[in-house]
Amino acid sequence: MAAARRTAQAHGYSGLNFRDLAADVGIRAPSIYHHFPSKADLGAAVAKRYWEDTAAELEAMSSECADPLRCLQAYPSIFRRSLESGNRLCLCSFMSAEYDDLPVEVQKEVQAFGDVNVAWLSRTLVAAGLVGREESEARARSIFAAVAGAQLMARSRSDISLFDALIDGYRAAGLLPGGKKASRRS
Amino acid sequence: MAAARRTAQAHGYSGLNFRDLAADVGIRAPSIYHHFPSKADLGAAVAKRYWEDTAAELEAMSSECADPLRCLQAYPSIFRRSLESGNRLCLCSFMSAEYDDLPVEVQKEVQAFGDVNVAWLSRTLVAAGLVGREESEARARSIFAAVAGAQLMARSRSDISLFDALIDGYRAAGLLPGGKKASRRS
DNA sequence: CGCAGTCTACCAAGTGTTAGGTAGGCTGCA
DNA sequence: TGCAGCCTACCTAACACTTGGTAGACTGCG
Repeated sequence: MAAARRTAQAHGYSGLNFRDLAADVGIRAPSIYHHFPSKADLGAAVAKRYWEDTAAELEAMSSECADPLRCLQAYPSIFRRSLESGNRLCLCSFMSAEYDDLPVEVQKEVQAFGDVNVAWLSRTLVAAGLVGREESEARARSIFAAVAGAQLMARSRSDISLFDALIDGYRAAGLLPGGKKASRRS
Repeated sequence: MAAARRTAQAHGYSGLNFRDLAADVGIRAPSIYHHFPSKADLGAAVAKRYWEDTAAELEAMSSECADPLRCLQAYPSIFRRSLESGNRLCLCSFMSAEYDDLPVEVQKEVQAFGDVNVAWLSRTLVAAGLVGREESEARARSIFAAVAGAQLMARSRSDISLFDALIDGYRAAGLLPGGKKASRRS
């Protein structure tokens, strides 16, 4: 299933296929049907596990460093890690692109990923005292979308430093907290 | 070829297929080979035409309204239009997701689209006096990525008003020029 | 036994692509 | 004028291959 996730992050839901996936795991394609009744179920399971893991990671981040501002500054690193690991995309960004061709059960999980991220960001923005409760969700959505966009662009150039630059740009513009010095020079 | 563009904006390069495409145009699949030697060439041609059209549209925008600030405020509308027209994505955002599976000739055109957008944004930002020449390209890239991300998110909810909200969020945060009143309250 | 997990052997659809042929239009020469 | 030669645009038929999915049999463990 980790194999499925990796493939999906690189080639999307449509890039998932039973033969290759089975080979990765060391079994034959039809055996997969013992674990998932259909490709749609497999996809949904992968996507669900993905946002669950992300949610756990975000939660860990929140409890590890007490300062919510630090958490926010670290947030893009989650997306950065995908790029580091074979120039992969956030699974759900990819699936957002494929959205129209996705089975409904997969679509649901994709949306859940967004919800998880926005909820965490929103909470953390408020905790950091950066925005009021009223505007926090809107701001959270903007941040989420912007970071996803940065990941997409960086991937199409296979250039992680471009991702960093884009994030710096967001900080310089004030969308993300933190960067003042890093933005101007170098 | 316009049909190919529409399909690619909804289903990506991998979603393009000769049979359906031919049917749309009213001919048979193999006849396409009279016009394009391969799927890769077709894809490249579609992508190239896409960024050329976009470049022309941007140029028209620049000359139509003399005020570069207005141009910048209108910029997201280009991406909005794709969503309006059948919840479609910017062709090149989609292809950025598929990047690893794209033939090189198509990859080049995808990058060219980004270059065109960033160049225009950069130029216009400077003309509007919003940033210095040194930082303009970085800011342009950030804007481009953020708007693309907003489009992606809005699509996955089939909700154009979410796109508008995200753009508003960018304005409120200071990434895009324009919104002051809309940002603070409500 | 019964069942979980895997296998081999298929299948129907759908993919990009090739081969070979036809219809009609233009050009230039006798 | 007539006709050869070449052109573009399209056709049908088939290719080799990949896709998700099914049927039915085997194995080993409780």
